[in-house]
Amino acid sequence: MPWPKEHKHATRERIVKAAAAAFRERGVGEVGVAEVMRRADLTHGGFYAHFASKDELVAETLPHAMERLRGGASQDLLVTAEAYLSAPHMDHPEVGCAIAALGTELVRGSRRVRQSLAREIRKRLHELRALVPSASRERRDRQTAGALACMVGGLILARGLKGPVQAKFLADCRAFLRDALSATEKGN
Amino acid sequence: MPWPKEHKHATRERIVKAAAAAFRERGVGEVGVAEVMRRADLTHGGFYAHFASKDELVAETLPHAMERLRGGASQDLLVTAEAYLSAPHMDHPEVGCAIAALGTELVRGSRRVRQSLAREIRKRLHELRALVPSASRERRDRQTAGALACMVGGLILARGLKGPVQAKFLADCRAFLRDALSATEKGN
DNA sequence: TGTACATCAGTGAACGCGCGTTCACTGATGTAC
DNA sequence: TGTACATCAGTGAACGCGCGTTCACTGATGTAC
Repeated sequence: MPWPKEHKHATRERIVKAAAAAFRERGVGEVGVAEVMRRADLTHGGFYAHFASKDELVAETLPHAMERLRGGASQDLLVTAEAYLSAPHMDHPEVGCAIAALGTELVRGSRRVRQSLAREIRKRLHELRALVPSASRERRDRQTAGALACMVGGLILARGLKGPVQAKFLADCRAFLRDALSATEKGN
Repeated sequence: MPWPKEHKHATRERIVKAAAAAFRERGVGEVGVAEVMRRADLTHGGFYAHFASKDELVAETLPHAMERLRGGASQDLLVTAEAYLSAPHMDHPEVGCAIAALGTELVRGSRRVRQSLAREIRKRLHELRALVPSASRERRDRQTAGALACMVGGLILARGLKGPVQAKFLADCRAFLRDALSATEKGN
């Protein structure tokens, strides 16, 4: 084997990393293979030595783009949600949650992309579920689903607003979750 | 004026209507001017007699695509949210909320598109706010923002899932909102 | 009432461009001797 | 230790295609007389 055995794998990871940032920043449809390769300091012809298609890259990029969300691994759901619904996350989609950056595009993607998306959503739900303090199974499911929905929707909506209302809206979403997640358990 | 004075306006509306469905169904980037015009029973060359650019069409389509959301005009926020977070809405983006269908694409659109988007979000917040039962200004803001975030995020995430978990996730989001919106007012 | 006309909504072919993908090649590398 | 070689990661030009946009035109229409 004429090349260091890890060389190709490292290059492939460089492409995925470049794609993860580029896609989240400008959208899957708006970013071409050529731009991804340019960002990875490669020429675009070499792309197909690593991936069978752009589609395969998108599907593979998704897990990478979800790996470490801003705020890192908190032990508390509310703390995690508040880091998610923050101005830095709103202003920097390129290092943030891929679902909030690309969700509505990915939903319409190929079978492969949609499979990857579904897996990532389930994984994220599972992670958040572990942060919900002990309660009935039903209540944990609700809190997890509701919190993630509020996080993703809140960030997308905040990015769609302009000026001071952006920060106000984010703060309202955080306050809503603070109330909702700390509310004492109720009937049924 | 050789043509009925309302004729051109009617044609323009037909184009907007066709675009509203096509964009929500398959995405702004994936649907070309030619397809929109075909859906409106016109040839694509005629498009520019009505719009200066595809971009202008997108911006104009947004308000139309938000006009009447499924469930119609309810008097209750929870009822509205439950109609929004429903299987029919999930399965039929082409007649549903444009933000849930196109949100992450629109956020990266032109100035004109983003202005239109921001206006529609503020309008939607204003509509929902009127449904929140009397409470402190702060609490109304929170409930409105949190509910809309949960609705939009919940629908996008549900569409990203597959099989039985879709319906379960939607039900969890509805239950979460039921709890959160009916919770008694608490300190600060 | 009938006809010639001006208007302009809509047609359809064409344009340049950037996309995803292919492929013949180059040249840096580790190995064999 | 030094050199010839096989490998294959990466290069760069080319491809067909569909996009948004343009434009010379056609032909249905209401008006003037």
